[in-house]
Amino acid sequence: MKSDKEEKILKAAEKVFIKKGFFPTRIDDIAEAAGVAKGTIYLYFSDKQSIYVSLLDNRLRKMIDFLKKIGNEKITATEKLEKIFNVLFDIFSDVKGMISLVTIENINLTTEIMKELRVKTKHKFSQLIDLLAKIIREGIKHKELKSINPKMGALIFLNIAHTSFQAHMFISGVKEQREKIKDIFFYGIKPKSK
Amino acid sequence: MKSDKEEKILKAAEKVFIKKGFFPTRIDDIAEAAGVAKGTIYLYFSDKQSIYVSLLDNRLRKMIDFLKKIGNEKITATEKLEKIFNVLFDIFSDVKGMISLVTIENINLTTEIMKELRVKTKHKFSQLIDLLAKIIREGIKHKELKSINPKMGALIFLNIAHTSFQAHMFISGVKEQREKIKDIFFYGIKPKSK
Amino acid sequence: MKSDKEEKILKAAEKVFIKKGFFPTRIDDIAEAAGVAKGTIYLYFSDKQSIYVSLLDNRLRKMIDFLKKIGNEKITATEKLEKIFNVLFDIFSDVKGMISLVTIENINLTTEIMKELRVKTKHKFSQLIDLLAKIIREGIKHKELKSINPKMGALIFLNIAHTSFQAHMFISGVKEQREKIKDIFFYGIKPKSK
Amino acid sequence: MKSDKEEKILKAAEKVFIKKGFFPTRIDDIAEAAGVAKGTIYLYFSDKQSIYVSLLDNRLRKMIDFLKKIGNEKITATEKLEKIFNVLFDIFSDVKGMISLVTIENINLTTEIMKELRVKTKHKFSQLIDLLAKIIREGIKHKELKSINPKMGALIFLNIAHTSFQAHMFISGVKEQREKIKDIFFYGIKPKSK
DNA sequence: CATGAATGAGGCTTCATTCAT
DNA sequence: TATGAATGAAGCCTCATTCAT
Repeated sequence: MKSDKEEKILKAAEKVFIKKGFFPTRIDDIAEAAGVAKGTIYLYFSDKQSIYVSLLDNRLRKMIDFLKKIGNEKITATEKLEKIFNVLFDIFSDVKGMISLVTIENINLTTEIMKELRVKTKHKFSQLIDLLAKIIREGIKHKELKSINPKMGALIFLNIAHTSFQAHMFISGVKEQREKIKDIFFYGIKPKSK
Repeated sequence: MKSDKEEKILKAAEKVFIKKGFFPTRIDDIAEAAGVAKGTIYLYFSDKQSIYVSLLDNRLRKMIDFLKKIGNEKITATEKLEKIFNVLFDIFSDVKGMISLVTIENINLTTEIMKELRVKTKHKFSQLIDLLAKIIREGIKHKELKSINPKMGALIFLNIAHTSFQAHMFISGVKEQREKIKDIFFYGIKPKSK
Repeated sequence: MKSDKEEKILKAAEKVFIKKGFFPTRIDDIAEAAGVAKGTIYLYFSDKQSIYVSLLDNRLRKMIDFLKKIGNEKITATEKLEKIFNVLFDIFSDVKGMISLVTIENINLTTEIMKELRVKTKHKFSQLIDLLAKIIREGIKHKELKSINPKMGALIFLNIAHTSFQAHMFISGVKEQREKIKDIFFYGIKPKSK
Repeated sequence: MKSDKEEKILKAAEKVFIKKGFFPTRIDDIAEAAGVAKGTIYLYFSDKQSIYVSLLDNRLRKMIDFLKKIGNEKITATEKLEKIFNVLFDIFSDVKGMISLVTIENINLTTEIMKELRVKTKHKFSQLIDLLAKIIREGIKHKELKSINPKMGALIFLNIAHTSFQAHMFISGVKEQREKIKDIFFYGIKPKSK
């Protein structure tokens, strides 16, 4: 049960972190964006990193909850993946930049540095992958999907959805391409052999 | 024709940047890794950022050269993509960490921050995407590939190849999965419908 | 309305700048002299140079105000010059070193270097010369003074007053010589011809 | 008997020191201006300061020699001062900037800092003042000049001549004013009382 | 003698964090 | 709780000086 202030700070921090990245973001930036004094931030967070971890944690938790919910629905694995893909794609293509905060890229960012962040985050990332993998495994079991390493499938799934984020830099009208992209995940880039 | 020292510094810098990331890397770290004095670095590079740009530039140039070479071969678009995928996949799964320096992630890292880096790099990134897109366009033309936005196709291609990098964190035996992953790009995760 | 701290820093900076000069003065020196932490200085000044500019500005403003006041008094140009000379002479011979911060020498110091300082200061220096020149022009008009270039007259006036500063290095009892020196400015070093 | 190289370095150093001042001048600047390698400079001078001292020394020696020569001529003190004034004035108004290297200002520059420079220079400065003072004393003795402290007279004399240097910043056509300025030294700024 | 690549001490400045109010 | 002035550790970069060639 977070206080209003804490929520306000997190919101502000997310905005700034997305815009500038972790290191270039100054506590002052966050304080200003949140409309609180710098000192106030330290009443709610022990340090800069913990704000970041907190944000990542929130997002991952939400995604995990979402995946759990979808995972439990009485629909086919394919339908589950479609639903998830749509949501991810829309988030990624809408929010721009947000991804740098939420997705797989963070694994990289945290390599070797910010042990705390990595430790605290790794577990949730794994959980997320596992939930996706579970759906894929289910799909494989029901012959809906090819037999592949489910985790690898999960990663590919995430990366393809994630593509929508980068696409903005090179292409216009990304959102409209959702179905086509999803189609590649499911059916490949090759046309159906007659 | 770079001097020995410059080469030595670049090598060292790459190692450190990959290990720690741009911001946490200290000039001292690079100097120490290169076995030179701090000041020496500034004989060859104007500042920390320019070392990074230089590295990125080198790698991108190599990738571009490679794509150009493949692009000119007298083989089908599909064969070109296969060759490229194999090489990228192997690089990504071998070198670990290296990717954080070379791939699409950098687009993200450089968003908003480090204008110079972005400017200097954006062009080469675009070129790289364009070369891939050209191959895809060619494939579409010859009905080898579905009709999709070629740049989007290029991005998806890169992201799938890139998956191999992240995969190490969650899966063992990534390298062995190359063909299966490539297969997903070409034919999708769905099994061939009867 | 400057804060206490800012005032304290300026006071300290003046002391150190006078003692050591601009370049050899370290921010640490100023911080120590002011009894604040190094970082604190940057809460009030953007950089070392701006402290210097600020000091110069203050002093020049005071001198300008003084010249304006005298300039408006209902007394002869000669009387104005006498008053001004007395004040300058006393300042210069009292405070020692202070001059290096305040007087014409700075024109020199700032030539070619530290554009910002020069730009910000040049205007006030000119203003000061102009105010003196105005008095001299007035004196010429009323036949109290010889017809000379008023600005040149102003400069000579300042330089002679300034002599008292250097004099300490070579002579004792400088202060007692004020009237004699002033006399040279007004009547020259030659004895009255019969 | 200085070598060519040494002479070349000194010439270059003088140019640069005058343009940029002591501290902002880099050894590289001097080397480049002299057309020699940086290391070469250290074959002839122990350090940056000693170049400066050497320059100052040269100039002062020349001035001293000149004053000695004039001092020994069989002419009145007044004539001697006129000759000296003319020479100084021309130097000062010609070379611009040079003064910062040669004249009284250096006393200031060396306050507290650069002990070596001060020590090595003080003596020559004194000698220079003494030679001028001697002429003034002589003038006083012969009733050509008012009875004032000869050293103070010497300083005033130098400062007035020096005015021509600063004047460039505020006035055009400085050189043409030599006689008028000299006149002020001899007869003051007040018109001859009827 | 001459070179200029290499060194590394030291300066300025930033910014996460603290703490008195 | 909230503030924001103050702190000072730490990083980037410069440049006088050295030294192997």
